[in-house]
Amino acid sequence: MANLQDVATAAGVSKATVSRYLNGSLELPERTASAIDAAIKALDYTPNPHARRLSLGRSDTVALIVPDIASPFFATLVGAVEAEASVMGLSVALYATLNSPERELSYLDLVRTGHADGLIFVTNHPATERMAAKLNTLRRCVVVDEDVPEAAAPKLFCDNRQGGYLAGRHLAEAGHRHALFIGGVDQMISGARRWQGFVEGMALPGLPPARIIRHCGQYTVEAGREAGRHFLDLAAPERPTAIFATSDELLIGLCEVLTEAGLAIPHEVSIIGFDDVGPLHLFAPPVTAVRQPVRALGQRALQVLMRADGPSADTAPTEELLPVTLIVRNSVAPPVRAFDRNTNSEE
Amino acid sequence: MANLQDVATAAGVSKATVSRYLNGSLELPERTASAIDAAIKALDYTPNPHARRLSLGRSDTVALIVPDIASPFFATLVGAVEAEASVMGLSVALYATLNSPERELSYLDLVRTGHADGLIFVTNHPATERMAAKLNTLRRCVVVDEDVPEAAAPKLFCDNRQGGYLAGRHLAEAGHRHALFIGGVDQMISGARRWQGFVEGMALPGLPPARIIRHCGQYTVEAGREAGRHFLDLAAPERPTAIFATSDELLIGLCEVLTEAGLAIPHEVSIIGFDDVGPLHLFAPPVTAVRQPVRALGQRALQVLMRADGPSADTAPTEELLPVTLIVRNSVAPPVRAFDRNTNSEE
DNA sequence: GTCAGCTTATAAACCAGTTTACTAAACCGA
DNA sequence: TCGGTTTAGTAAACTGGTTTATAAGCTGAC
Repeated sequence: MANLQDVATAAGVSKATVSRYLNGSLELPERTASAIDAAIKALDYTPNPHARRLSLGRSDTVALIVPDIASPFFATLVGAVEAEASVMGLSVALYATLNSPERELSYLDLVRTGHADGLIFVTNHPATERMAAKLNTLRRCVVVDEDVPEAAAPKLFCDNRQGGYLAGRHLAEAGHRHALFIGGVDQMISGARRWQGFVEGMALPGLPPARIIRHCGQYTVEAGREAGRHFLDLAAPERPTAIFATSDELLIGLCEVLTEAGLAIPHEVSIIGFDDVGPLHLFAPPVTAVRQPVRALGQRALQVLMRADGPSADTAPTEELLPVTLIVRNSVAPPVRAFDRNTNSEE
Repeated sequence: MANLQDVATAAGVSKATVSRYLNGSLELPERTASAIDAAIKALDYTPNPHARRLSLGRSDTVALIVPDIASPFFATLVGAVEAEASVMGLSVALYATLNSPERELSYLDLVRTGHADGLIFVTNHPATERMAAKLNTLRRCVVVDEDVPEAAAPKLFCDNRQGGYLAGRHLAEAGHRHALFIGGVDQMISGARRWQGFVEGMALPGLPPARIIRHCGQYTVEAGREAGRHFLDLAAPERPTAIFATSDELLIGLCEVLTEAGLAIPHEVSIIGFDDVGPLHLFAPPVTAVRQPVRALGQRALQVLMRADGPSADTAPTEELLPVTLIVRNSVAPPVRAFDRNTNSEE
């Protein structure tokens, strides 16, 4: 493969001339320029990117660490990041941690030593101090979707609390006072804020207090199934009239067991979801859900990443919230039983 | 940031010694080794990957070009590739062509000049000679899922023909003699082979000839909707009793319009899908489909890529097929109308 | 005592670019 | 024709590793 020296020799000039000409830091008269162009074409020269990166000290690559690529939510996020990276002329190096904290740490090392120009970090379990410490050694980094409390990097989330609120209000407006909240890991920010918003939304003024069962696990299909079975175990007065599944995966698992048990949705139980990335409109029935702005999240993440000149140690980490929307479909109906008057809030 | 020279100085040895010690090409007595270890720890040294790559001439990175990351099929594929790459100690650089041939070519250039150690290439439209030519300049490459006929690289597909056959036979066994085949772009290998297999499967010995309408477009939700509308436009004798949607996207679009039109599945029309990556078991009703071994495809792709020492110019490109399976659910039933005796095959 | 052979290294070339500081030649005006 | 300013370019240092060929010092055998 031809290198810069070969081109220079062929064009009868020096390496420096060719390099500077190609990078636009040198104006050259027509004759010389075309000689270089001809040499490049003749030798089919392309600059060696490794040499370029070594010399420039950057790689025009951003690393993206996500829990799982195959999940529709993260897949959409990854797609949005890649699209924006493409616009900015960057490549994306992709790493999936598959729910393993060790992988998270080792990938973090890999990124640190791999010298990507920046990192977009998405975790799905409570952050450790080690993780935050490693994140804080990176010059450019942005934390997305779930928080890493000790990290100094800018943070970007969807408006989880507002999402929870919209779901709660929607159920309350339909007349529900007794709900099951199926959450993710409860120490994590998304779950905590969705819960908080949900409680607020269910507590519309003038209504009797709500009674909400909180069931926490992970954002997985299996956790959804488990919550569904838990729901089925509850007998009539204990059984909520509505369920808020706070992720597509939870919703899928939930629907699976409810459908299997022959429960009619929304007649026997109302259901509302969160994420709305999968084809919820094709479920039986189409499922009402709070939609996350997943693509916007990915796009914005890259913008924030490349805007910031590393974490400015003096100021607090910025936190940006992207708005969510309620997509009303067919899975919420008024409860059949009248309000249960002797209720308590929050289990 | 500390470099090799700093470590060498701190340990009182030369660069070469440290480098060879770290790479295991030099045995060192306990004293020297621990001096180096101490220096590395004290300086928090990590090798500069750009320098390493320049020197070694490889990047331990493979490029993966796919049409679209957010689509569940490709998302799963990407996830499988990343998982296998992680096992092999490689990074994955991800590029989405978003159905644009120009992007395909420009990403191909980027990979060529970006010196990934190899490329896994997945296209979703008929290949041009330019594309094949560019592919053939790469030392390591494997073509996955859809063919690039002129490419010399090893090729890896699922057994599309067998998949089509399984779908056809399943419908035939249920008594269907009149079907709608919804395909992708018809010049492409997946569509062509699924069609071929489907025709064979529908033509079980002893049965009257089948009548199959072939509707080609793209593997998109919108194409599925369009095919669905086309189906609804057909009046009773012209209307097939079963539909084979040859991708999850097509199936989703199809189900959307059929459901909207109030058609009962499988009572008024039977449906069978292909891919089975999405939550088809939650659709109304759960949809029978041919399942692609998507994860195996991704995993195997990387194995084939890293096994081969570039395309061996003498032999023909190898083609490997991965087996598919039929997942029977609830969307296929015998047709209500009796066999239509005066039929023709293939429109 | 000296030569072979082992242990323990090292100097210097090499990968292929970028960039800084500098110069030779041409030109231009007085 | 002298000095100053452009024009057109270059030599060499620099990025930070890897690797090859070589050498210094020591031990043991003859």
